[in-house]
Amino acid sequence: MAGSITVRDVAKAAGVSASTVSRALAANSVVAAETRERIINVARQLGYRPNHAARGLITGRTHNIGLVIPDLENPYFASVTKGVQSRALTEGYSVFIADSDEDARAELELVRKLSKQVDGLILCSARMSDADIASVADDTTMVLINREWGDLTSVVVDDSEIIRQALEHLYALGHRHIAYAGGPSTSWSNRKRWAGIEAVQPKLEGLTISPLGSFAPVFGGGQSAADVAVASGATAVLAYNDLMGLGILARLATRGIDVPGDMSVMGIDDVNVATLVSPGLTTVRSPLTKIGRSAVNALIDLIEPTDRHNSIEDLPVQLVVRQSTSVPRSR
Amino acid sequence: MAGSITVRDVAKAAGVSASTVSRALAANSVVAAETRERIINVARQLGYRPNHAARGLITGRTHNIGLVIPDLENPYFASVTKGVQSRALTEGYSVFIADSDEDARAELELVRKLSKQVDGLILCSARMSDADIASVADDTTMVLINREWGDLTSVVVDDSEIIRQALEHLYALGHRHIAYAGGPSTSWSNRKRWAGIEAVQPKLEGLTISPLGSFAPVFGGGQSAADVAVASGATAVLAYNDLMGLGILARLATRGIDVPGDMSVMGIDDVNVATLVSPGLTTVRSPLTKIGRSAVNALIDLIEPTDRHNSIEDLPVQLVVRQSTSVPRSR
DNA sequence: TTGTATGCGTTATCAT
DNA sequence: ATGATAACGCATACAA
Repeated sequence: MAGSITVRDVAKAAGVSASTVSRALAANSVVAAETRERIINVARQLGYRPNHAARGLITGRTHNIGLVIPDLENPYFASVTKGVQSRALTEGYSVFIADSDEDARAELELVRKLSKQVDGLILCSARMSDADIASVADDTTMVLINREWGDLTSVVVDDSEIIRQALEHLYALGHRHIAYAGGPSTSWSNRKRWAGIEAVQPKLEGLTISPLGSFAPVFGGGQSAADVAVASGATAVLAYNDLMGLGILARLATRGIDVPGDMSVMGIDDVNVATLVSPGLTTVRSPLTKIGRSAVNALIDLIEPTDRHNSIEDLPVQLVVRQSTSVPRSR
Repeated sequence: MAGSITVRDVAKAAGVSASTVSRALAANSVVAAETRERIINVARQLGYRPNHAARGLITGRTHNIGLVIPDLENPYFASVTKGVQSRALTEGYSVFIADSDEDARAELELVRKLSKQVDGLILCSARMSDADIASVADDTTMVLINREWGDLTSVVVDDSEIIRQALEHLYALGHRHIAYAGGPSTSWSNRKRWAGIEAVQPKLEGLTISPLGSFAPVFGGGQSAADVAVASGATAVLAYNDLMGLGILARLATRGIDVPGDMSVMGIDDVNVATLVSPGLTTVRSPLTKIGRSAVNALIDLIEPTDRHNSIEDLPVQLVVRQSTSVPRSR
């Protein structure tokens, strides 16, 4: 801040002009090898650090991206964020983070605020309406995670595949009555997952699905769902996500209901905390940090259209069997 | 990006000069009420958004701050980050986030990279050496969390108070032999906590403390520590942090050792996941998001010295008793 | 009260 | 290969 060394300082010290310094420090420009070396040395010696903001003013590229997420304390988003940050770094981008606290209005404000200081935006699990997305979409280059809209670039996991693996696992164990503890009805992912259930269920002979309703996609929501699941008479319950699954486990433990003996429990995502509990939560893993990295790749493809396009990475999901599921107890 | 409306566009549309627009949009400047209103309307209509970077170039203030943390997936740092982000937002600042992945060298690089695009930096649980901190300290205004160095502003919890509450809780339950599963020996907080133990132990008549050594401050570290704790013969074990505490719980469960019957277990911090397990982990709560908010307050006091100084907030720690501690089983 | 001119640090253009 | 100059979008000193 205080001791700001500028190109001019370097230029003066090296006995050249400012533009030569600029060129010497830009890798692809034409400068005599000897002068370049001298300039680089002087720059290092003076501790010169380019001012990104000033550079962005003229190049039109800030080398900053923004990430808007609903809740940093949710381990799902923390992992995605980690992936975004890590990939952005290696690509030479810094990342603004904005936590909307699950609030659609706040989200929109954050997007507007950030849009002017970044080259592009990543919206993760956007809570805002389609109309709002539309209104910001042509103003800003952006990539969506866990949501699709128009022809915007999206990074999504295959929800129907997740559901298929989950239900087939339980079905193979012998469960014929499975409860589904849904997430928020407004959630794009929840709708996709429910659609997946409706698609898979007919293919599994004699399988009954009991939708338990919509719950907050967090620990507390799972606690609520647990009682409804028990009342439904199902022998297994699939939760919208792992946090709900953990809530179900906790509530069942409190009620003295044995897992997996009396009830099998599955989550979705495989967030890091799913391994911390016992019994461990059986779940379907999504490549969380890879989702973040893919989103960055996609965004950079949009920002720098000259580069070769990274082929769209696939995002494999994978069943992870732990101790919370087993064959149903015969009665 | 594409449809960039500038002050000049607004000026032209409103029939005034660019500087008048600039003044009209700055709250404290002198402009005729009528013209101001007109300009503001035009600006809104055109969807004008000021370019922060350009403004920062001339004012010297970017209204951006940076946060450097060791690991976003660690719930402790996620909570602190949430606090930082939230407070920064209400103060009109955007925040750059940088995850060093626990690497001191990466951390230094991130600090250097960010320092030019922000008004100030918050370093959380800095892994870098004192010398490195010194080297960046006069280059950048910054605030430290969980670390003290020279006369830099620091936000720290009272580690000795944490230890006091933890040990007195176990002592009151009747434990006279307590094991301490330490964090990394290089960790500033770990040193403070150990110092706290050495200070408190003499005051508790007949209390023996067994230091178990240094472990990675995560789940796996706790798993390792558990076996050593059992071998030590202690009736209770205090972990450096909650993640280690959870690892200890899991390992003891695997070995069939009853908690709290055979062994009481305590963590430190009360990260969100501590409530997700059963038995619940007894711990000493730190106000994590408040730590983040306090750091932002302190940083802004440094950046805007004109404003009234926010009095230094105190950061109360508080024992949270759950099911992982109880009286030692008499033998 | 408003307009003109200048500069923030950098890169791009056009000379040389 | 290098230097002079202009321009990015904005805020401010100064003039009117």
